[in-house]
Amino acid sequence: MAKVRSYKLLCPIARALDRIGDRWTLLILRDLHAGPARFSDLQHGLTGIAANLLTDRLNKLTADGLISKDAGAHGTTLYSLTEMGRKTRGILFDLALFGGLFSPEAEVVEPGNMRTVAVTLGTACQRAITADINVEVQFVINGEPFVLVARDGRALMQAGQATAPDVVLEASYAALLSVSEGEINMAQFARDHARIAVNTPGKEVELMHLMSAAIAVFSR
Amino acid sequence: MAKVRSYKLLCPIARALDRIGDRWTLLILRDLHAGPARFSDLQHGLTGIAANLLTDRLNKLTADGLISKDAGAHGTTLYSLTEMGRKTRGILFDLALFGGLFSPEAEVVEPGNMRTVAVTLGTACQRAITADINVEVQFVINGEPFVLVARDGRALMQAGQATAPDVVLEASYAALLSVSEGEINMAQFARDHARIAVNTPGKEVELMHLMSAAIAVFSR
DNA sequence: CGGGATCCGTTACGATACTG
DNA sequence: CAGTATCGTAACGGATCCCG
Repeated sequence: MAKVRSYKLLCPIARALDRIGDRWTLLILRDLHAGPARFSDLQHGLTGIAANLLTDRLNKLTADGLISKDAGAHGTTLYSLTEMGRKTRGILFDLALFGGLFSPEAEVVEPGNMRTVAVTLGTACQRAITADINVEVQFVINGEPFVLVARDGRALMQAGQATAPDVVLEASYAALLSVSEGEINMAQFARDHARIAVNTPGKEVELMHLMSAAIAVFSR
Repeated sequence: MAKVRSYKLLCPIARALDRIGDRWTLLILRDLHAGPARFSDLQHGLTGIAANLLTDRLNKLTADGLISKDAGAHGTTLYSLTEMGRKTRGILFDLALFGGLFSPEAEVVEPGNMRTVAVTLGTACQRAITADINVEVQFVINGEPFVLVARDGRALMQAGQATAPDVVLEASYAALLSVSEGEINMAQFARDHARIAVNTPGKEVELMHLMSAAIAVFSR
């Protein structure tokens, strides 16, 4: 593990940046907020970060107690956020709100996987949810599955297949960004940019309520 | 201006980091949240960042529309946040909350100036203030003056001298950090770690209420 | 094939010195 | 005071190779 370049200031902002301020570090945490991931999941999601850098960052994050390294299914290794690591969610969401204010540059490219939506859409739902919402949704974003569980006034979005989703919503990442950044509204999104299958009739209304409230979080 | 190592990803978090993710950039913004500053103010507050790096960062922040460069008093140059730049306050405050969770390492040093308190304490007051608070406070932190104006349900803390402060509170930066990170409580702080002069009797009570509420923001 | 380690050219950082 | 110029060093990025 490299890293000697630290601010070493008493200021709490500098102390935070000494942990998560390095290049790539916040994007690694971003992807891990979608749930445990393997080395190569992360490498793809970060559009080809150099392997040695990913190794360095994972080691440093582990040493600082923000992530943990566990044994996965078939002899694989899984990286997960610790409780301390999960506390970065608010920072990442604020960054997403801020970054959404800038129009994308010319040469930007979509990330190698869609795990970023778990932080942006998931956190927005978490902040917008009310106690009367109870719905389990299977999202499919650019072909990748995510499951949103919203109940008891709490919402969590993770990568993976739902077991018994009330609603299945399929859309592109670009369309999702358009609606979150206010370029199209929720009705347009649902009508023209998403494929929605309803397994539990009525639940699609709850989802639309939740998503509308979530979208409103972005513009306040 | 040096060329930038940019992620060029569509993800809004990456777009934010392309603007403010470089080393030193967030600390420069931190200091500017205390009000306009000269080149050398910033250089001192950042404990001796290399001058060429500070130049690079200021140029990039200007090009991205986060700060502006204006003529100051005696032929000096002043850097200030633009409206877009001020939107980073929430990010910086979240970083401060997160960084406060880690105990300082052995060799940490106090920053070269105290402008960091304008983000941490000022934002906490902003989030905690209620409509019944109306007080102007002269803070003196490690000998540096800051003025907090709290009225109409809003609070703003800036570097500089107050014109007619209701209360003057003098304390060390270390003591302020101790209370914000929960090591001592507000009563202990006021009694043992601060020198308080009251110009408008009764206003010190309002200040204590505001600060207690602000401190509570740190631990939720 | 997943999970790295090692090597090496390139780029940014950091310190010092110097200038308008 | 507000930068510019130079230069050694450390980190990044890409590629290749290794090992279970």
